[in-house]
Amino acid sequence: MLHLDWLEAFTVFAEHLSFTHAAKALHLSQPALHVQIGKLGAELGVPLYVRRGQRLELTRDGQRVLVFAREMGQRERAFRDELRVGESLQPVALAAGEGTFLYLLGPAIRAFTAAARAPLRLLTRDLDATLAAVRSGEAHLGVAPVDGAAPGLTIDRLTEVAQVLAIPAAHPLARRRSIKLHDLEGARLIVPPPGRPHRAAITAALLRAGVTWEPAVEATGWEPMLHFVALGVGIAIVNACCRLPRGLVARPVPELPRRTYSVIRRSDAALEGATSELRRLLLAHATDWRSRSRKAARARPEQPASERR
Amino acid sequence: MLHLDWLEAFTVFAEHLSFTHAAKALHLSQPALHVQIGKLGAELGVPLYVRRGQRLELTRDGQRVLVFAREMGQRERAFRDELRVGESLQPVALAAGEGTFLYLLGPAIRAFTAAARAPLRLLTRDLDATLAAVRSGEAHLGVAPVDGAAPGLTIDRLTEVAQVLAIPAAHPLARRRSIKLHDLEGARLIVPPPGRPHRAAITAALLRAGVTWEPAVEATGWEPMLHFVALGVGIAIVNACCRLPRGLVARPVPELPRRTYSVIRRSDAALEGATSELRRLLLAHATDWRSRSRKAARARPEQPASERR
DNA sequence: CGAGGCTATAACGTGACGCTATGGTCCATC
DNA sequence: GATGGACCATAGCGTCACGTTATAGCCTCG
Repeated sequence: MLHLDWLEAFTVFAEHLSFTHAAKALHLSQPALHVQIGKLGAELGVPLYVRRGQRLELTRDGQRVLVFAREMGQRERAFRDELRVGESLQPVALAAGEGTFLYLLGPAIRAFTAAARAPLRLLTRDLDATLAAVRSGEAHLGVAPVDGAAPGLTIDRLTEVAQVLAIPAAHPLARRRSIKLHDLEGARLIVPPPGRPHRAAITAALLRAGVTWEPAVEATGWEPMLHFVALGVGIAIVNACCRLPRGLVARPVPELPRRTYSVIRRSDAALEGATSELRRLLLAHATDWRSRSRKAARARPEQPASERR
Repeated sequence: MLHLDWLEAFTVFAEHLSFTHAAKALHLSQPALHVQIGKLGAELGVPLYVRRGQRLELTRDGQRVLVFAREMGQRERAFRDELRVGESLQPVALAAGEGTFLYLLGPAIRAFTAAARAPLRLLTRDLDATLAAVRSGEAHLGVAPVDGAAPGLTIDRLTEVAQVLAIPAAHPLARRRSIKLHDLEGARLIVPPPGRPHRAAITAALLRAGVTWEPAVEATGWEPMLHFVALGVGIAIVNACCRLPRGLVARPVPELPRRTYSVIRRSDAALEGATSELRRLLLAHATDWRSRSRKAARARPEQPASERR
């Protein structure tokens, strides 16, 4: 009674949250898609979406159906591959932030692609979107700095990354081996826009320490932030694992808490072959970045660079 | 393009290997089923069955499709349950021999049904059919005396069971603590029909020892065999774990190799929740039956009896 | 307040699917 | 070796489901 077409249609509908656009993507008329989604909901006996104003959004059940639909679609495609070429060619999707890919996951990703059991699909997302991608089944695995437990997700600790202050080598603070928060009094900082987790962490820590500061530039992502530091616009607090542009130095800021990066996955998802392999490699290649040391940086010189296309 | 109906139809077709009968079971006309199977094969690009004489049999690809079809159907039903009642009510299927259920798996099965996470479906099969049921996805797990590796199957050692001679208490051999093979010279044995593994093992062992014997009755299953021993028709070599009828005694036969019972599962099958739980319980409740001791028998008196309906 | 964009329903045509009927093939039985 | 039976496979036909275009209803923004 259930049609796989309905599930397929529902996944792309859920990605667009629009009948009109999803229908175009499916090369189908909008009414046709509408009735397919309607039949799917009727068959399952639950409403799949609700109208909130002019926007559509998935119901809780709709999100479950989305996970199920993605799973069924992947299983079908994987099986067709197995039938034809003997093994699945379906990509395993890994979601993480851009910086995470650049500085943390290089060796693991290289090892996985070298084994080449299956294509790897990298989804560059911010923290919330990474969690959402894993939860909705868009990504099989995610890597992100999560603390505490997330409902429905299983998290495996990967590594801890200390926070450092990135400054020009000529900057007065560069003479110190270690930075205290009150050293930043009055500093012009390059920070992410309000609402981003890193911005929130910096704001909270400096507020607790009673340090006043001002934003120099708001930039998203470690690379742009460091770029502006190199331009002399200001200084920035970044992950210890970031690769610094020429002329910049990093000094640890021990008062800032280390961020714990973890591999996350859906608790109820079966760990299928290639996904399990990727998770294994991610955990196996984990290296701690408690503090940035030249030795560590020299030991794997092309690690971050290898991720640049 | 793939219809779940086709997969559903294919599973019952594969169980009947007959369009006529499968169509009846599906409340469908024979031609309708025929074209469904035809479309499934055409869509996948592989022939699903071949005619061997008047019998139909699945091709290798057809067997793979059967596994896939069963998996998809189970996943769909499980999801509908999860959507409606919050957790899967789909049964987990366990295949084993009748004697295995009676004497080996009682506590584990009781523990699983007590937890009652999902219904348990017991499939009583002989050795080959147990392996086939697991391989084809009809059963999620199997328990059987397998030695060595089976391709595509993962086996986890469960327990070892010694062989004993079951005889009336008044029998001359009952005065011995232990039986040697040459004690059986000229004996009238109750054995399974030719071709069954137990028959083969007995025949081979006695042949190697140069012992001549004659079959008294051919009976299938430990219970019938012991029944005939109780009737005085002959004596029998049975598993040490068998529960003996009143008036019979068992004496170990050390020269016969112990049989190793294992939990078997498809290597490429994901260990989903309830199946994993059942496997855990099976392994946790494993007890060795190296030799039949009264202490062990008294320690769990209703274990075999609990499995009788 | 009107235009634009989107959802939802209506009306209609085509194609897919199931049914009955029947030919073809293999095997059992005599 | 012939005959009947069981069953697979195909043909022809009718019905229903699905997709299309047309259009009404609704929300939002200029």
